[in-house]
Amino acid sequence: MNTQQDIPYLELLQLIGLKLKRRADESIRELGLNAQQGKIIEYIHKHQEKGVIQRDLSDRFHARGASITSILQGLEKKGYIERKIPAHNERQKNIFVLPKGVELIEEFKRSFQQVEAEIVQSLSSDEQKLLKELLVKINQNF
Amino acid sequence: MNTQQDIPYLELLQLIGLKLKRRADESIRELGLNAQQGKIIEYIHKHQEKGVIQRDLSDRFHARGASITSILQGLEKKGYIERKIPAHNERQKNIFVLPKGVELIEEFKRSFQQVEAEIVQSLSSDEQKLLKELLVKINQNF
DNA sequence: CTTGGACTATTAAAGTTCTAACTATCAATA
DNA sequence: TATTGATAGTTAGAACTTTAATAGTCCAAG
Repeated sequence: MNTQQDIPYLELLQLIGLKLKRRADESIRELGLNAQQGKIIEYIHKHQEKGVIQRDLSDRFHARGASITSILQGLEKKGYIERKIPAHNERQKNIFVLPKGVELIEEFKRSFQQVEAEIVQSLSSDEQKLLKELLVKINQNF
Repeated sequence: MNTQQDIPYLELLQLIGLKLKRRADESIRELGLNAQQGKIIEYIHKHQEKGVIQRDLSDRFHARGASITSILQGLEKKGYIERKIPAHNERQKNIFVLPKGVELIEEFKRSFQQVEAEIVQSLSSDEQKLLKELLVKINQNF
């Protein structure tokens, strides 16, 4: 008995993360993108007024600079975003979502909320609140 | 205020999972392997008496069959494991850890325990217990 | 028995992310 | 203003995972 309780945090968190990734990827696959790409388009759109540069994405999504370059090149080639070098700083590239990308954002949100609900469906609302507090604490201090 | 509390579970779990993967990979990089490979060697060693087949690994680690084939081919080439077709079922391949792999297992365990401790360092022991209960519940029902 | 469906594993090709090395620009300071 | 260290992004190549198609084996129903 009690076997599941012996699975280390490392594995529990990774197993859940993996299942999550699959579920999220699947939920927007019909749009021709994966969850990471969807999340990135969402993020750019939300922050583009203030100016999003690739470095921001690298920090936010914990991906290497080279990975972000590659992802954005892909999204640019498919016509979802554009990158413009701002006048005041030629090192940077400001990123904007193009209409073809904006169209998809509501669909992303719906899909991700759906997955979100499924994750915690087996917890009471008190447990859900508690879980989020604990995860936030871990994420801040780790 | 309260901004972190608004991050969805989907992202919290994935961010934590990502950091975790980095930390674990780093902790055994000097051995020339990554965390996934380490976990797999550990798992094979623990269960090889009962007979581990590739399908088991695919289930346990939530990876596609093709990924497991590829990982095992790598570990076999490096001399950490061997695969033998059992007499009673020529479809399967039983997997065993070779001495060169067994040598590393204690080191893996030490490293993973270290990472494990770091994850939850900011939680009280009551909170740790609670967190594990909630994660197990999610992992079972999701 | 034998045949069809399920099961186990592999290959090839595509996609993703990483590391390492690099270019270019910015900004502080001496 | 010349130098130098930090910052932003790119490229090439390696490592890993995935999808889709395939081959071989097992087993149960007819």
